[in-house]
Amino acid sequence: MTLPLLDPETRLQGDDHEALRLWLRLFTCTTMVERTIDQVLKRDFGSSLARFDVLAQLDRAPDGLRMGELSAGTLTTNGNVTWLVAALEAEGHVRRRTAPDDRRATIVRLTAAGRRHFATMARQHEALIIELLDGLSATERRTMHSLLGTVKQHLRLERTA
Amino acid sequence: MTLPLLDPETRLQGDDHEALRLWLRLFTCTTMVERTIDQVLKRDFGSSLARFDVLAQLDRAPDGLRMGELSAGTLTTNGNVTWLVAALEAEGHVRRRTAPDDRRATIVRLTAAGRRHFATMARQHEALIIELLDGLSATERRTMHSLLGTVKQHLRLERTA
DNA sequence: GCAGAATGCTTGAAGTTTCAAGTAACGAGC
DNA sequence: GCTCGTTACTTGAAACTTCAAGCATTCTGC
Repeated sequence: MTLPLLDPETRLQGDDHEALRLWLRLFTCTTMVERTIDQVLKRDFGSSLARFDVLAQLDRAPDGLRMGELSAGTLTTNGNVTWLVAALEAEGHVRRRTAPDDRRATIVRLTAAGRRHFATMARQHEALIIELLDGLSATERRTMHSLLGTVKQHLRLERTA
Repeated sequence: MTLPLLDPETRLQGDDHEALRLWLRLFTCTTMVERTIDQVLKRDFGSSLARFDVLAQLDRAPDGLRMGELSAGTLTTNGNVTWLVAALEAEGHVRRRTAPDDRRATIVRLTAAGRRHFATMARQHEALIIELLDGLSATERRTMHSLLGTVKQHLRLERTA
């Protein structure tokens, strides 16, 4: 798990607004975690975070999901979900069929093999995240979770404004 | 600035470890901010967050930086920095030349035009970030900054371990 | 029911990022 | 001063992502 040395924060100067510093640190931490996870998923399962994300959603939906629901849930575009699902289908993790009530829509669901595959990945994924975020105490994690909740809500408002 | 509806968090179930919830929320917030910034930079300047990052580093280094220093500072790979710098050079924002003391190394520095271009972007970039993180009070931002500092330090340890 | 708008998804092209392999230059030890 | 290992960067292929355009289907108001 050898990553390049990453620290964009070092380039900040004294007069920068503190919001900028916060953002840079947020970005750095998230990216470091994201890459680590992505690398481990690639190395151990030949998968990726984007794929994992799709599978994770499907795992929660026994009746499957429409493409639109999938792309709403992942932080990615419509076209990309089409691409990801096509790849996952080619690998046998997922199956697509036309929705019975709306022939424009496609329903995607996990195959049995896909479900098993996801379960294995999920275990390791969770262990890794717990390890990576272990620098914070449980209380600190709660605080952070709550602060991020505020941020998220504000971002949602900004977007519609 | 119309973004798709994004909320991967909704798929969490009750029994998930809270570290997982924290990570998901961290990821969501960061991605939302990242996309917003990237879109604004693209729309208003035909640029991108990755380019901005490179320019920001060079702006702090009057004597220029080596390619390696650049890729260490941005959260991206060596090869990508080559690509980004080549594009920036083609646009006249940046100039490359061989290091006098080590002919393997390349030194990149901003042109006068590049510096002006960056200054304009930086102003808008900062204003946008202040707006996006405005959901938190100054105290909360400080708390978050400090918590993320702990996370970052832990991640750095994890990586070398 | 029918025209036109809206919706759900796919497609293809272009852009971006990574990865692995390659080239050139440096440096330590003989 | 040669040789081997290392370092700095570039390159080309492949993976992935986005974007805009397109197609089929459904919905709405007449």
